[in-house]
Amino acid sequence: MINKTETLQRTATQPDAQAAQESLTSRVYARLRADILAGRLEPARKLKIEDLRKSYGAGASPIREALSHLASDHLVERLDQRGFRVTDVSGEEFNELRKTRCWLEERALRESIAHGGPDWEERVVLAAYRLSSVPWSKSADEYVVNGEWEDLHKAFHMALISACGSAILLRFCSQLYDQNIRYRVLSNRAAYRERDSSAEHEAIREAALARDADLAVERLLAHYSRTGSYLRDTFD
Amino acid sequence: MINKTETLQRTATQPDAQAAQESLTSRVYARLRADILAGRLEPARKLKIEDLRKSYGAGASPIREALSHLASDHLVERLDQRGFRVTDVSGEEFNELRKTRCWLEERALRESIAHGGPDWEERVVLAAYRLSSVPWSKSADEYVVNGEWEDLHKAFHMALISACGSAILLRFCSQLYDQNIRYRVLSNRAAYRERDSSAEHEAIREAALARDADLAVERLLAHYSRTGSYLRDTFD
DNA sequence: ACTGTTCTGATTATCGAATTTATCTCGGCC
DNA sequence: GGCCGAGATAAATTCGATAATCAGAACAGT
Repeated sequence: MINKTETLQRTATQPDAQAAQESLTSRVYARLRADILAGRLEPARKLKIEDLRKSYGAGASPIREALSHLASDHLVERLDQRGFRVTDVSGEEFNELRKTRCWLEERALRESIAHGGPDWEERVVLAAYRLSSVPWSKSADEYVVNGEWEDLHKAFHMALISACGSAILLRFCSQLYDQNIRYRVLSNRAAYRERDSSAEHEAIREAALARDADLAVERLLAHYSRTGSYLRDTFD
Repeated sequence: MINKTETLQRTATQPDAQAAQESLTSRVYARLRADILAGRLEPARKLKIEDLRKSYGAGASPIREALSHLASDHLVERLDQRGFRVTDVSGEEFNELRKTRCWLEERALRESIAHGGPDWEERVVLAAYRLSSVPWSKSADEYVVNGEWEDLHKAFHMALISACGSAILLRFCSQLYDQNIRYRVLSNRAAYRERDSSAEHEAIREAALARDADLAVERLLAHYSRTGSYLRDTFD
């Protein structure tokens, strides 16, 4: 159901061969989602159906349905009978998000470490390797979002908890991960140069594969909390 | 947001006064949801837009949007370009659901007990009292779903965890609670007479208000697990 | 000058029809 | 006899237009 966030290079009027398979709604959904996560549609922005129709080259129904889908991901909000807007960001929202993610991912990681088999270990190793071989930022001088790294980063964190034994919990974690992306991008702007994220990932991977649940959880939660400390300035 | 299932007899051109406030989409959503939870739309049933249009008296767009919303609640599934169906029930699905609910609600309950103030205590007391004053089943001889009890039961369980400090976690718990309703109704058919649910609720309430987190969690999880034991027969 | 009201332009929510896509049926072929 | 593909049917998806609704401006009354 959830398809990977692809780069979405496209003229809306001339759909390419493979995209023709999936519905227009899901293409619009994917593009809107990518635009929101990358900040091209900034927080709190009003999303007028008519405007979106023009920019995405679709009728009202697919647009509306895609927005509806995004609303259940909490990336957009619906306002009674006044349409949609991009969900706003705030310090409170971020704190709640971080806290909840820590609760859920701690449980998921402990379960994975307890029950994960060789296949889980291999998924973690592979995801970690892939992540390590791609640069964090597209530019060396300042932080510029790298879509490929983003995908691999999510894949790594999902691999860590993939053996938790509950697809439902994985879905929640995935959803919260996505909600967090916008905050992390903000944080990275401040944290660039100061933070060594690949070392953090390596430490988490090591503890998880050593089956040291307490240490792995400690490192994972610290990894998440660190983002918060860099964000504190942004919202003050 | 969720309103009772009203009969909705009206020509679309002349809506009655109070229903005019909310959108047609949300009314269709509420009715579909109620029909699924009550089993009037049975698991795995194909939901044809055309049929729904006739029975719910709405155009394709509101129907589709309501179904889309239900899909993110996991009460219906979308099949690529082959429409929607009611999500099927199965033993595996139930077990995963129960496991995940226990994980999430344990955390939520512990947080509530740790941080809940007098307002939380009052909400719990009130919800427990209301629940205790309504019969479980509409009939004394056999189990017949009582909508009022259902609402109060959910309200009680949500009140217990309402001070957990995360609206996000509450949303997840609420969603899982709803997903579980269909299973619980099945279980109650088997469990009727054997089970004393009000005593179980009383025990949970007591432990929670006494701030004994371990005991409260133990009782809550046992409460959830008991449903499962009654269900085992159903899926074998 | 202030509050409440009506009008107006803009925007959303909804509909019914047209289009695209899947499913089913039947006949020909191996 | 079973398999494959073409045509017919049913269904989902999408579109363009219409009706309902909202926010803001101009206006009138106290």
